[in-house]
This record gives sequence, structure tokens and C-alpha cells, in this order.
Amino acid sequence: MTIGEMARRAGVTTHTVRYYERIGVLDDKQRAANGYRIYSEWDIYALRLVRRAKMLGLSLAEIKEMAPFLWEDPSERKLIEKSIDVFSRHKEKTIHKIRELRAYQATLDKEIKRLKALL
Amino acid sequence: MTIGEMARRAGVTTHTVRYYERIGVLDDKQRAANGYRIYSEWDIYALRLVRRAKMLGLSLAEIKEMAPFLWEDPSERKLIEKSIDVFSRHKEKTIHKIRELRAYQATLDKEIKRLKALL
DNA sequence: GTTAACCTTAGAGTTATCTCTAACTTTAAG
DNA sequence: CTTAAAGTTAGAGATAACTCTAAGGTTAAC
Repeated sequence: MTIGEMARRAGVTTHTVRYYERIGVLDDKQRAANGYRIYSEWDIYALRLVRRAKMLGLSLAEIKEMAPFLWEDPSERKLIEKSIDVFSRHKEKTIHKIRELRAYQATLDKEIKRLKALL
Repeated sequence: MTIGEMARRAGVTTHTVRYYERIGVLDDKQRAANGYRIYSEWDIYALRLVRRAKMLGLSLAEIKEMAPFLWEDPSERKLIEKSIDVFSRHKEKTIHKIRELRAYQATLDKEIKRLKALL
């Protein structure tokens, strides 16, 4: 599939896809004879994961470190082990963030209660 | 207390505090005779809440909408009702975000499992 | 075969959020 | 009394993450 369809299906613009490729978050895709980039279903999956990580507050620099392991099925044992490490670190971060959000929610609850008492 | 102590205790720089004041996220503080800004414990509480909201992905524009209700105890019924609305909206957003994070965590778990199976 | 909608690049422009600088005043310590 | 550390302002600079433009080539529909 071409960049336009890929971008549309992942919910971003083609500008963003090319930008991500330029900074190394997405893979430099193989090109068709006409020079167009060619994308697969797997690429959409990877891009969606990148976007989700982004929306949850990870920087592109952090995501970039994780991204290469989404580009392909790594075959070397070392690479697989590294991938597991990186994903596990992201997972820890996610768990931490969930805890923080719960605390924030508790603060908001407290504020709402305080205000309701003033009515 | 002065801006320096306030900033230190909230974990930001004085630059950031003045910036937040300039864009309307923090209140224009009353000044001492020498022109220095004067802060209270309540201001630290408010700033910490702002920072937490920030770190959880809310923009300063969104926070700005909530912030005025942290500057003072509102006395008018209308203002209190508005405050409850704004905080409740933030709470809904937070709950939504927690759900997204859980989904992200599940995806990461899946990736980790896929990679472990390759070992 | 022309038109509209795609694709390509390099590079400029934009927005949000700080972050720092320069030039100056005030306060606290020795 | 001097000096260091704080405070003040207006405004410039930095960084991340887009977002768009110009100038051109390709494809699909009529």
C-alpha cells in the first residue's frame, strides 16, 4: 500500500509518516519502481503502536529506541533479548504512569468534594 | 514566601513560574513593597497540581481553564458550579487515559510474549 | 490527452513550552 | 560597606514535533 493509505489508516498525515521516517522512528521503506514507498499491514500495526505511545506521553526519542524492534522479526538472540528489555522498560513506565494518574484522579475527587461542600 | 522558595518546593524553576504567570496559568501574585511576588502554601498546592496535570499530558491551555479555580475559594454559586464542571471533565479525561494506558500495557505484554517465544 | 489526485524532495514555517540573557534592584551575611 | 544571592523586566533563543510549500514526477478516470 502507498503512504497515503497507510497514513489514513493509522490516523496521521503523510507529512508525519515521512517525518517519522526521517528521524528514524519508522523504517526506511523499500521503494516501488516509481520511487513510491511501499507499506505492509505490519507497518500500520507498528505506526499505531508508535502513536499510542506518543499520546501516552512518550517522546519520539524514547519511542525511537523501541521502534527498530517493531520493524522486523529479529532473528538474532541478542536482538531479541534487547527487544524484551526495551519493551519491559516501557511497560514499567506505563505502570508507573497509571499509578500517577490514579493519584491525580484522587486529587481531583478531593477538589470536587471541597467545592460541592461549598454549595 | 518568595518565588525562589516556591519554585524549589514545587520542583520547577523561577523562569517557569513567571512564564506560567505570564500566560495566565498561575495567578498574578500580589507584590511586597520591594516588588517581589509573595506566595502561600496554597499556591504551592496549586502549582503542584498544575505540574501533575502537565506531566499526565494536559496542555497548558487546558490547565489554564482549570487553574483559576485553584487560585481562590470561589464564593459565588455560579463559579463553584463551573469549577465542579471543569474538574469533573478533567477527571473523565483521566479515567479515559487510564483505560488507554491499560490497553497499551496489554499490547506491550503481547509483544514481550511474542519475542520470548522466539528465544 | 487532460485533469485531479496522488507521489517525490529539500527546506522553511509554526506552535507549545520552556530556558536563558541582559541590565537592573533588593536583601542578607560577614 | 561590600559582596553574593536573590529578586525584577522585556525579550531572545532552544527544542520537540509537527506542518506546510515549492517544484516537480506518476497514476487513474473521463
